[in-house]
This record gives sequence, structure tokens and C-alpha cells, in this order.
Amino acid sequence: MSETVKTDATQPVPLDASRQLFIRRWGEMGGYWGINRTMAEIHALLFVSNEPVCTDDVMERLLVSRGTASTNLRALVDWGLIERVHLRGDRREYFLCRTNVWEMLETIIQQRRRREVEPIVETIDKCLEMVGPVTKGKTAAEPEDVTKFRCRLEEMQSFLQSFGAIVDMMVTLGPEGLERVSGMMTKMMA
Amino acid sequence: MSETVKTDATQPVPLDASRQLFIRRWGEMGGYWGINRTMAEIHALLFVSNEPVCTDDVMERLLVSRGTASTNLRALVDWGLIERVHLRGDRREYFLCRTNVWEMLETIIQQRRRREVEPIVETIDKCLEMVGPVTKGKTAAEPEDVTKFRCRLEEMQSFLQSFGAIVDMMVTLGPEGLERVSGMMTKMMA
DNA sequence: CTGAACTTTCAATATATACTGAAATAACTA
DNA sequence: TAGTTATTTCAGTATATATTGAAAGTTCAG
Repeated sequence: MSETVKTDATQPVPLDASRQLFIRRWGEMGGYWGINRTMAEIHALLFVSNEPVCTDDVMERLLVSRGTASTNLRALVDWGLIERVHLRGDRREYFLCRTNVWEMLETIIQQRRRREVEPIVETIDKCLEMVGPVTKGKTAAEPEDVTKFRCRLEEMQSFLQSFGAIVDMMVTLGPEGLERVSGMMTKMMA
Repeated sequence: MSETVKTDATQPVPLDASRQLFIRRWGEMGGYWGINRTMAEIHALLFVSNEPVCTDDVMERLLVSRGTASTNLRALVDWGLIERVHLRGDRREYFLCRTNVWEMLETIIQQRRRREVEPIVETIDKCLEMVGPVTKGKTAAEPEDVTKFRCRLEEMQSFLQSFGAIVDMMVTLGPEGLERVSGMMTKMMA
């Protein structure tokens, strides 16, 4: 741990200051996305650390209590963003951030989609059921209110579904595929 | 206002209950995305209302104070998600949700990108500058720490940029374009 | 200009969320 | 096994965020 303490380096302070800045900003961003700041900061700390980090490192670097460190590290493991590792001759648990940026963001996107987009899609389904079956043709003289309401929900539904499908595909394709799609889209737009 | 009070309809309760359900869920979702629940609920209320809604309607339907209604309505206008309208012979301000789902989500995506993705990209730039200029070739014997750190930041940077670019394009292309891209991607994946 | 109708603002307050630290639990070693 | 060290949990507390309601501000008709 504490690789930053080595004082042999030519520029030990800039490296650390730079990390610090990144950590702070990543934490702020977390706030905007409904993720608690400390959890995001811990994630950032692990992301910029080349060596595994233990609970005490987190406490020391981020000035948080053992409870907070423990809880948030666990949550990050649950999200699949970091993993536990063990170091020879040390009984403590260390944590490592999945280093591949693509995989990392893939994980975040998929988790959020599952937790946040799917529930709303399900709810829209339920809402549609509640206002009764779709009147095929214009037989059942549905009140205009209901028709408009249904219409809006259906639009929302189909939007969310196709948008979600695209994101899924992007994730599946990975970085190289993404490059190709980008190229194609540029051509389409010309 | 209060179109839901008309009791002539065949199914007045289901429509309202359905709306209620949608509003509640949309509000919960807001929470996950760092948007305050009430603001999201007001947005949902407007989204499912066919007629313009005024501050008193919001207060009544959502049981919130005048202050809250006013503040959140304003915020929604600032976000560009709803607009003010005026009704003949009524001095009050009414609000209308932009009905086009595509435009609505486009607005949200763009705003969030501007507010949340761009700052992090800028910060990464700053962080990279802080650890000094890139050593072309391997002359400057940069400490390994720094090299790794720079490497991770650069990966993150390029990921965010290409992902952002794609999203931008999707937004620009609109629904039909999206269909086409979807088709192409499906083919690519086969 | 005046008063009525409506809107905004903001200090006080309520609520929700996160953090602490120590006790309980678990995991290891000798 | 007992003793030691690491980890988790959680009641109490601190902090941040949202809400209220009434006062101040605005707009408009006469």
C-alpha cells in the first residue's frame, strides 16, 4: 500500500495531486447520478491506484471511518466494479478496480439499465393494462382522454425499448465495433 | 384543469389510478438519477395530462406546497422539459409538457451530458497536464506509476469521448435513423 | 395609482441520507 | 483451544436535501 509515499520519484506531489483531483471530481459526478459521493470516491481511488488497496488505505486517504469504508467497498463489490484480492503474508483483504475501462462502464450501464430502465418499462405495461385492452378499430368508443394517455405511454415504451436495445448492442460490440458504427453513422449523416 | 373530475366516462377511476401509478414510479426513478422526487413527479403529471396544468393543480394532485410547486415548475422550464402557456381569460400561468417523447429524452440526454460528462472530461485533461507532458519515445524515464496512471486516464478519456459521440449521433439521427442503425448493428453482430 | 390575483423567495423546519465508532462477529494462528 | 486480528453491523449522530408557509415581489385591470 501507500505507493505514493516513495519519495525517490522526480515528481511525487503532482502525481498525488492529480489523483486527488480526479477522485474529487469522480465523487461529485457520483452525486449527480444518484451514487453516494464516498462510494464514487472510493471507486476513483481504486481506479487510479496501481496496487491493491485495503480498508485502512481507504480510511487514511479519504478520511472516512472504518464503517463507511467497509460498507462502500462491499457495495462496489456487489456492483461488480471492484474485486477482493489477498496478499501473501497479510491477513487483510485488499481491493482492486477492474482496470479495463470498457468493461467497467459496461458494468455500470447494464446495472443501471436493469435497476432503473426495466422497472419503468414494467410499470408502463401495468399502466396500459389498467386502462383496458387496446380498442382495435374504433369500435369501443374509448374516451379521448384514455386514447391520448395510452398513446403517450406507448410512445415512451417504444422509445425506451429501442434506445435500450441500441445501448445493449453497443456494449456487446465493444470498442472496435463501436468505432465501426461511428464510421457508418457519420456516413449516414452526410 | 382537473379533467379527471368529469364523471361521465366509462372508466374514470382506472385512468386516474393508472396515471397515479406512472407518476409515482417516474418519481422514484428520478431519485436514482439524482433528480428530486417531486420534480420528477411534477414532470410525470404534466406528461400524462392532456390539458395544461397550473400551480394549483400541481399542489392539489401531488399534495405539495405552493413554494415547492413553483420552484420545481421553474426548474423544469429551465431544463427545457416543460413550457409556460397562457389561457384566455385566466391570469394564472399554465404548464405543458413537451409531448414528443423523442425530443424530451433528447433534451434530458443533452443536458446531462453537458452537465455531467463534460466536466469529467475536462478534469481528466487537467489531471493529465498535472503529471507533465507525454514523454514521446521513452527518453524521460517517467516513473512507472505515472505511466500507468496516465494510461488509465487516457483510456477513460477516449472511451467517454467516443461513447458521447455516438449518443450525440443517435440523438441527431432521430427515431427513423435509430431504426436503421439498429438494423445495421444486428447485421454486424450476426 | 390602487388593490386584487398570482408568483417567487427564503428562513425555519422536517425529512432523508450518510457517517461514526464501538460492540459483535468472523477468520485465522499458534 | 484460546488469543489475536480483521471485518461487519448498527444505534446514535451529523449532514445534506427538500418542504413549508408567509412575506415580498410582480403584474395587471380599472
